[in-house]
Amino acid sequence: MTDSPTAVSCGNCSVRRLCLPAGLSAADIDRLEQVTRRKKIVKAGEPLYRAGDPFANLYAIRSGSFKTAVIAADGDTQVTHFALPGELLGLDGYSDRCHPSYAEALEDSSVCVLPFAHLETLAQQVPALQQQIYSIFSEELKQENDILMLLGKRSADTRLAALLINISSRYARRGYSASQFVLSMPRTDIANYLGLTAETVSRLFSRFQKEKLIQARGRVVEILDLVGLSELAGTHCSYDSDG
Amino acid sequence: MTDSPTAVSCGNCSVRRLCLPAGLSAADIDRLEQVTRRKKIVKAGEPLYRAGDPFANLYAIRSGSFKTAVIAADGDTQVTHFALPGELLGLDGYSDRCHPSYAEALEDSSVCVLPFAHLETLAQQVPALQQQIYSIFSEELKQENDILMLLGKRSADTRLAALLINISSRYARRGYSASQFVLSMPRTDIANYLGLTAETVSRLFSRFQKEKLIQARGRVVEILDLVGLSELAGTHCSYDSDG
DNA sequence: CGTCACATTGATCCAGCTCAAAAACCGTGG
DNA sequence: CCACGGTTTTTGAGCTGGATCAATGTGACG
Repeated sequence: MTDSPTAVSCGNCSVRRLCLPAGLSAADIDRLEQVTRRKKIVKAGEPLYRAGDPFANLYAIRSGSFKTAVIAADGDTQVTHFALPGELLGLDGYSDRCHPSYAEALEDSSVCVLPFAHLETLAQQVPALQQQIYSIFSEELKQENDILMLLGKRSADTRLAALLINISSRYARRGYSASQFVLSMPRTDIANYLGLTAETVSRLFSRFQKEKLIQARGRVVEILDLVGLSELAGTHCSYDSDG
Repeated sequence: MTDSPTAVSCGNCSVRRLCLPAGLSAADIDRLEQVTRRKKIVKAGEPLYRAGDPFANLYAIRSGSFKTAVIAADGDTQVTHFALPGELLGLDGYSDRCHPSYAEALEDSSVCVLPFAHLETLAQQVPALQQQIYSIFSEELKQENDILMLLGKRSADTRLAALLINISSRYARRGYSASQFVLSMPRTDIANYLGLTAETVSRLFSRFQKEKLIQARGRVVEILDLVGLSELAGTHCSYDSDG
């Protein structure tokens, strides 16, 4: 975990349309850059923050990917989110001034460190930024609803199909291929996230291949039949059009 | 759904310590009351808003209770939350200017209607209000994590025990008995929320009674053995200390 | 080229689902 | 006050999707 000296600005960041700067004027982005100056590199497997850490910053993912998870008192963990560039981590720590979950890099990644107190002050002066923060909070709540539907009601194959489509569409929004991508997380994390076991997930990958829905070699996935996969994922529209 | 003429102010509202006014000065509460003037009565079974409705207001529950749920395209629904007095409904509609979920009264209830545009403007001027809004968003995200843990990993009995303890502690925070309360929702809603079937929930109620953990007669529940129930609910601390 | 973590595959088991039917509860009207 | 019809809840019997346990395969890296 080192601070990078590279001065990369929001104005030319590749994910600015998905991140805090979205909807801000050039002048406001200039002001936002006062808050987003500090960068941080997190290596694969390293934590960005741990459960219980004091809340001071939000983190905007610049590159790479993370998982977030909560830990029960018995040590059992639940993966709650896979986060891609442009997404904000740490919002759930605000109310208690303490991170209730932990975030871990799934691959070598870099983030902008956003001191929340500073961001808060700026948002007070820049309504568009305020709105963008609300928007991100709200979006996250909306996504959680869809995951609840997945975990509460859907069969194993539907869950995995929904996840694949979700990740595919999120890569697409970031300018990458929607049909070919590398899952940066191990099967165990996918299984945990979906409320399944790694064995079940593995069997589903095999089955999806037999059914020519996908082509997978380890973590490299190619979607062969998006329509078929979407049908399997069900009517899960809001989930696959998410951001 | 009628507008009540009764002028009830935040300053003497019974749930002011749990709701938006929390942490605000008397002067700021006066200003907040400009936003919270309109009240609305919702009868049991009636919707407060439906999925797809344009987002214009948040709703603060004054009395009664609600369930919120999302509907998949195939009509399948997932109950996502049971909301009690002092809680805010509708936050997930901000980003799309459209409610992605619906909220329905579980009993005759009343809410404050908060025009969000107005609230937003005021929050821009009152930092303490701004912070309270962040806090509520953040708290909600944190709670969702706990529900994900429940749905992803926990057995049926653990889920129900966790829900009972959660509801008990929420009533307690509102000044009601923690050991005796009326569940305002039918078994089917409990089951749906917990990712179970109504039959399973009913069997668990019977079993919990046989094991002297609770005493239940229909929807009236008395917790006989809080320690035992908590152990069953597991190490699910953050969930049972929630608000 | 050996090691170690990750992934796949197979065999068996069981928690919770499904289907079915009976019982309790609630409002309504006679 | 009781009878009636609809809804909610309980209980029973059997089935099944996904878990568990166990073994084998694979690929990255020192």
